[in-house]
Amino acid sequence: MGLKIFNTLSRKKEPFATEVEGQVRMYVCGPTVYDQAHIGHAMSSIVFDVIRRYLEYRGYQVRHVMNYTDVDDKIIVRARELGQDPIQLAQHFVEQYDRHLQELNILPPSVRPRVSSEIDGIVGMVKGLIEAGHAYRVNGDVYFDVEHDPDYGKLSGRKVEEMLAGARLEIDERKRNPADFALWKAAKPGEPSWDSPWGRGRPGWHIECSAMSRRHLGDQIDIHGGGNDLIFPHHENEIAQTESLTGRQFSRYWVHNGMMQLNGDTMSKSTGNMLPITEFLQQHEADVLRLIVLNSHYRSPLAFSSEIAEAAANGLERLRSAFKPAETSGAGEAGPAEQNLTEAVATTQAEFAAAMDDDFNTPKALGSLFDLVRSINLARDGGAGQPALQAAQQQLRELAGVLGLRLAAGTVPDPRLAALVEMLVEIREELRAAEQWGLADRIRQRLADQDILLEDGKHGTRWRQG
RNA sequence: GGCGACGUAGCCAAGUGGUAAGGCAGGGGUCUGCAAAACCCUUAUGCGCGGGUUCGAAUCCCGCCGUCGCCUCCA
Repeated sequence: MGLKIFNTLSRKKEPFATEVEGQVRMYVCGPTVYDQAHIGHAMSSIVFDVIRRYLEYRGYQVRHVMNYTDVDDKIIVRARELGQDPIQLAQHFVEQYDRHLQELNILPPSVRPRVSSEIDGIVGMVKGLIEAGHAYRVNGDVYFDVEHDPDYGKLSGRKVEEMLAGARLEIDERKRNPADFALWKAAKPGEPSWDSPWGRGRPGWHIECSAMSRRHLGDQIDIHGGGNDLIFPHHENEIAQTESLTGRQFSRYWVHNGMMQLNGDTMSKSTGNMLPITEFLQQHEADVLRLIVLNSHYRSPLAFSSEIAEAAANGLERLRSAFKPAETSGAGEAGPAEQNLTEAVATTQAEFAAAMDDDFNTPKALGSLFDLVRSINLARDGGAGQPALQAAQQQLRELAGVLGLRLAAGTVPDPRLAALVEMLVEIREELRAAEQWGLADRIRQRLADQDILLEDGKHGTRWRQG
């Protein structure tokens, strides 16, 4: 049983085979940095982080490139509105997104290239396309000639002729074909621009990813990813450019995540229908967003709501419930409780891998984790000892880690707070011993009001922050 | 108009021919001084609707209804 991945190119699940044995080269389209990122961007980054983590778990060495588009019409417009320098504005949001990656427990991509520092590679590629006859110059602009690419449309399933009929945008008379797209745009006054053989200008949107992918990963890569809104025209055009130039298949697998929706509509920076990552993280911990993403398949659309956030927060608590220590103080006897647990650990591992092997079926993989949680809690209640329990907990922690869940306690308690709570717990123990229930319950209630929850067990009282 | 998805319990969601995972919420119980937590039981004779194929369909085919995405910047 090997790993299978749904390839947008074939619209089928295909067995995963990399070009170079044991190595994965993965390029994922990152955000255009003209505004703060929303949880839809986070979803995409989380999805590909999980893919990367699982590939690494399976023993692949992964080189992961994620780009920042820091030269773009929208950035220029926004910068003008704010009276700022476009490159500096972009820099600000790049830094913010880098922080988000960290907060969301996303492994840092191996490389995070930006358009503004890759101009030479882009110019070189455009030059190559012109020389090979795939692109043509119109004044200071350069366009890709789709008629020169017999395969054009293979990713999105479109045909050049059909697109003409449905074309809603104004046709630029200077293009040979309305579907032709800009590789290089002549500079306008006040815009960032660079020298090129065609005069000063800046890259078109699609060429950057072709050039950066090629520079950092080579002519052929294993996985190219992004949101499914990028299939057309962005990824279609990337394929056209790269393959016209190299004569080789660009990416072996095209992987696209579904869109996150808010209020019944796709999140979009331009329409303002969005929930910024910053805002989400003010209300929830990062694992909550990750659990929301993991709970539905990455290719499906995901409708965000406060209800699912609450459900995910509660689900997280359940996962954490498995990490409570044994009820018995000794090593415990290898009774039926421990034996069942040992079996559960083995089946969980197998089920988890089988689910993930099937096009990263994270909802199913999560199911196996929840099953293990039940087994652990059951074994604890059944008197399993600490060593057996810890082995199972270790398994759970490892597999949750493959999904990027930290499962750490929500917040690290402040030592002074901990000392105070423990003092109150101690006093309350004495009150309980003296059957002073009224006072004991009052302490518990007042602490609960501060989100400090007391749980009286057989072997003393535990507390945690809610 | 063109292309493509999707519609599974109160909610989220897996399942693509063999008789409905998992989570959240709800109900009952065990434990507990009472709680909480944990555990046990419970909540879809049915998977948008109507036909068809099959020994057998949520899963395949046809039609209908509904929701959404892309076709234009978008993760």
